Amino acid sequence: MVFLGSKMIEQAMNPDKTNCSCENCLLKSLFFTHISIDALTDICEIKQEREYNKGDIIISEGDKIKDFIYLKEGLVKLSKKSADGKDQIISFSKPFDFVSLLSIFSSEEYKYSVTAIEDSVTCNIALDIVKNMAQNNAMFAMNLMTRVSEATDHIVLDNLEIKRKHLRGRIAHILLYFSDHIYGRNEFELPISRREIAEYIGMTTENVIRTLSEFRKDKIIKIYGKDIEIVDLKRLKTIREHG
Amino acid sequence: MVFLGSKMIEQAMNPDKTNCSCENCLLKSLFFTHISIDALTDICEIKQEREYNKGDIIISEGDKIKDFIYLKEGLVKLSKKSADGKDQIISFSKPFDFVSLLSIFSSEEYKYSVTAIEDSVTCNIALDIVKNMAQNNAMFAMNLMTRVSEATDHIVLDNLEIKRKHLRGRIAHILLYFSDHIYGRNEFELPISRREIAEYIGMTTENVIRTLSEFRKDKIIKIYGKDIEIVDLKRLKTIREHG
DNA sequence: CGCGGCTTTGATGTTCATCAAGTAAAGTGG
DNA sequence: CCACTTTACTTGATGAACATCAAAGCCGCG
Repeated sequence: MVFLGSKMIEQAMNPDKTNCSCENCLLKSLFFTHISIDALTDICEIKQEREYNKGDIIISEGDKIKDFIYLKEGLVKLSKKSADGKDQIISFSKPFDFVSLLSIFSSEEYKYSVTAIEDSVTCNIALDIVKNMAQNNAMFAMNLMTRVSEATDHIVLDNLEIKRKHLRGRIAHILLYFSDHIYGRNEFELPISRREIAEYIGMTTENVIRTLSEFRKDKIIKIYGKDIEIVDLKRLKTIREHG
Repeated sequence: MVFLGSKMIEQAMNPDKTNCSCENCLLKSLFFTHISIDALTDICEIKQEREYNKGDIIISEGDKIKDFIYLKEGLVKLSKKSADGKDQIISFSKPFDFVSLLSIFSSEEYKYSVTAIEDSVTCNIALDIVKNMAQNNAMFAMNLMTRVSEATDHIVLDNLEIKRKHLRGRIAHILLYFSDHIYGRNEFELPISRREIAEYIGMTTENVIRTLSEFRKDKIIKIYGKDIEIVDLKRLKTIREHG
């Protein structure tokens, strides 16, 4: 079933529902392939979109899991408060990565918090409905499983990468992560504070700052507050690999 | 549908198949709840059991994923070779935790290696068959998803715990992990080498040894080669929490 | 019996956290 | 809008935590 073809069929069959905003949502590529047209239009009416400003908390650790939440626009961080009260950042997610995926099939409550680090929009669907869909539509369930698996794979692999590096390598890693994976360009505004970088790579804020300053002195990057420009990409990549 | 009830029905309907070893396999509690009796007996004939000695490699990083592999007996480690050729241990799995779960729905090849650290037995079923079952039986797929989600949750949470601790806390963590979670008693034979502990907690072999020696001198543990006895449980737990 | 891998301890230097102190930026209440 | 408070950022100095290097004993195995 080809994507474009499906859309054309749907439009032909439901001409009066083509203005449902789900039509243009990229989420559709996940759902639609194995969901009937009627089911999709149902979802379209049930789903709720929510807007968050940078800094807003989307999910708090311990919240009951009621909705299946998908990130439509923006950028978020997953974090957890450790026993001694300090925050640890687990990962960052952009659209197409799921948000409420860890835990949702294994727990009643969220084990992590999710916070918008850029203005974001989520699409929320009652979890019961999604679970029902999964129970009645195995292809949909398989798709979901693949997504969950991909997302957690990334988290595990990324953590391993960070674990084996020293301070400088970790800083290079996160700079290149934002540059390559999130923004796709050499200069960008860091969406997080120095402290949050520290919480992610497991070092202190002071040493994050010191290392950024070193990179600046060594003319590897330029820093204007939160704005970062990678000047010497090659060297930064060398540092990422070999400290 | 109650477990015992199902079994009785099955025995009544298929009296000639009751000696299939799957009858007594704990794997059944996962499959059987939502799998028809005929399907179960089919699986019973298709599945392959494989035995491994301590040290044997069960899965090599990069292997094509052909089978769905479940750990029936024993203990294994998941590990990955980093870019600089060093091994990093991701987690340990005992029966009821899946083995081939990470990656199997998101990749063609294993991204991790799996090695027996105690004599182990796996139950292997062709992945195609399991995927077919998942596609045709959404409840089964949901069950699978829950298991995958639980297992990866543990890995992520455990890694966070380790990350926030210092050397002594990490050693205490892994000793208590084996004591509480794996063996359920205060004295046990360490199934892994000092180097492997280092590969798991992300420190050097020498410092692992030094810390174990310190714990011995402080009369927190007793060491006879690979045999460990936890003498001062309370203090070890304090070290785990507060370094 | 000799080789390689695992274990152990000590000495040394590097990396990193902590403490301290100050500046800049951003939010808050009158 | 300004004084005030808080939070983020920055740098330096110091000591603690950890890696590295070196050397030697131990054990299993071909």
